[in-house]
Amino acid sequence: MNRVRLLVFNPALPVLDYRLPAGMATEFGQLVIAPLGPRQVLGIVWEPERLGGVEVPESKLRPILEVLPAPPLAAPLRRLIEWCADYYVTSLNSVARMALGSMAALRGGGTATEYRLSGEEPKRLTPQRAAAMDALHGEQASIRELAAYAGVSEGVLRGMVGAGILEPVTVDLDRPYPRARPDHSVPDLSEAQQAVADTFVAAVRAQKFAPFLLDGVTGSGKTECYFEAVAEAIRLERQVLVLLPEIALTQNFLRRFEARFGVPPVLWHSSLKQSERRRAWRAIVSGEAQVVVGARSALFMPYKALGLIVVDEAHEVSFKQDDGVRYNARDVAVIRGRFENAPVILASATPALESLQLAEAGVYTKVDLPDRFGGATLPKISIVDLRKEMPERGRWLAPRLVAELRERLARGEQSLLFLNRRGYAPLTLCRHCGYRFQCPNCSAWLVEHRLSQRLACHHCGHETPPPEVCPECQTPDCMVACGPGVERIADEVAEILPEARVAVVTSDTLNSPEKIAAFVTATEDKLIDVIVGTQIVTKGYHFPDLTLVGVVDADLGLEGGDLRAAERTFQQVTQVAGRAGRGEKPGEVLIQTRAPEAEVIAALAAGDRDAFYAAEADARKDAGAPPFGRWAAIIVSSETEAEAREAARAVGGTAPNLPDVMVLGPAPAPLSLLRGRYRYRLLINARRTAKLQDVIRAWLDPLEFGQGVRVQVDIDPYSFV
DNA sequence: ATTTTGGGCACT
DNA sequence: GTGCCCAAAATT
Repeated sequence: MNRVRLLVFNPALPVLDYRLPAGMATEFGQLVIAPLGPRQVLGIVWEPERLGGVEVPESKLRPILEVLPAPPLAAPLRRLIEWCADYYVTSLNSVARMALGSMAALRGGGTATEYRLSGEEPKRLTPQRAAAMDALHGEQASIRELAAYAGVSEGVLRGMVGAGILEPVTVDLDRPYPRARPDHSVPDLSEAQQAVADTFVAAVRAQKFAPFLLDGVTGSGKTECYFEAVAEAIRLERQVLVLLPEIALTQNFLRRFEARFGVPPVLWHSSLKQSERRRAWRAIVSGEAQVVVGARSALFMPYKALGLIVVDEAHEVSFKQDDGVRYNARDVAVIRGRFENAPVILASATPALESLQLAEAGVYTKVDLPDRFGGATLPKISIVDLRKEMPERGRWLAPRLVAELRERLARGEQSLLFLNRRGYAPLTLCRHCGYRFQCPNCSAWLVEHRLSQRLACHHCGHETPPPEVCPECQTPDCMVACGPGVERIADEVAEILPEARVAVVTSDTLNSPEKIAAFVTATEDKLIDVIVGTQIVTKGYHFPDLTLVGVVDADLGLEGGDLRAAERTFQQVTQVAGRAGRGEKPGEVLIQTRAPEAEVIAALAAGDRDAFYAAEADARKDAGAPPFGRWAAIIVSSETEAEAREAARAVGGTAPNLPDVMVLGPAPAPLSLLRGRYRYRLLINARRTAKLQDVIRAWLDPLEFGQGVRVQVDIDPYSFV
């Protein structure tokens, strides 16, 4: 009897055994379709002994229906999935699902019909057609995707096809990607860069697991160094994965990649269109994709022959996924490298303390690039104490910063103001009754966005047009903005320097590759004098005439539910400061703060990185925080407040009592209402000696919860929210 | 997750 | 007995 054990993709289902009919062959990792009741499910053939589960009598076994014509998930990926499920205290099913990426990709081959604007002028131009034509410039996709993108119904687009405004294009779903050329344009590296590049190239050749921490100041040319390792992997026909923290960063990266290798890499991120996703997935599986550049989710793809993993801006918080499986792509990348026998490069100008500590302990090999490339010097940093140098009433920029801005404008140089707050103002209230505009789904204020004429929740996406009258007291025209957002700072600059050309740069305004490209070109062509931006502008950009960076509120990051608030402030300010003085002209940075005595701010002012890390290490040691101790969070949520509270209390009631584990809570989570769910949270602080995951599993497994209750475990949480 | 089963209960 | 609703069990 040929019995196979399946891992199916539904977390509610247990391990299922099936019979392999005569004449059908599988191996471990193969994707198969199996019957389940009246339905069919997708499963992965797995090593039975690794899944556990009970032997079901042979008479109950039904036959596998079909083996999908895709290569099996290789053993290293299966081991990675097991590792993640174990480490992050979650089900194998939910981790395995991330490796799938694209259901549609499983059925191979074929062509699809996509549509694009034909350029023909419509005889009848309805408002819907006009809107569609406006939105669909340069787009090509299926009718369904175009309809969703343009915000019109599919019927409108079909009508446009009939009228010849949209033309069909037949695309080969698996058409090959152009081949990257490792020697397309080999750069001149500095001596220091060459040494680093040689180290990486040797590691790629060795085809062994080797984790590196590439530590180099902003502008030191880290990318060029690891590109040499990428080139070597291409020569050896091994695949490369480059992880970037946000898709917004890829534009600049793609330009550099294309300049170096002659072609763009294969992209993988959540907003790929269905056909692109399928094409990329198949190229990744077949080994045809030489270099994949992607967000977190690219980490679980079934590469055929992975030979190098690069995590760029490895310190970035966004590598920590905060919904679904709460994994940290930076850490999982290292584990994947271990299973795949591939080197892993973590690149950063401001590494996480955890990474530095692992390097010090000899787990990672630390590789340094101490100087800026091409003789550019690091900018001069000074502090503006907002308690002494106060901005005018109702303003947010101190006189000294205003004076510097004015001087840059007079000299024809560019300035960047950094404030990590989207919109016009973080809180809006009624001047008459004090009513505060709050999100109906979250315990968060609605943020006024004047550019888009909306009140928006930054947590769930809820949006309303600003009301004419106060919802509470009916007073018309009563809204007062409290506090600054980037839009408000841009207004202030426009008032102070009316002749300056100001650009607001946030994820709202830079939400497509075209807009990013347009912004970069406009800045390079000196059509912009002052950039006001959120963290989206802190990385990746290189503007030679940008000589002033103003940090509008350095204390902002220190508030709120961030476990690593000080470190993140240090990283953000260092990164944004690194935008100044990248050309021949020296840069200057002004940091506005109300707490100049704080260790972070003092270290930033002194340009003393080591002092900051030393102080932060001491503070973490005292708090038992990573890397000296470990945190975990348990989040209990429900759509009803009482149910969430009761369930959380039940969890707290059976908390383990162990010498090396401390449990705090339950308490309402800082965002106690998020996307319509009430949330309670318990925090666990454990010594490094504790078997944290085992303790949590033993604690939670026996507990039973009602239908609407969700219990999530967050190992190594980043945010306390 | 989805489907099937079965118990409790009102109604005929 | 029948229909209906909802909770519990089964799905391999």
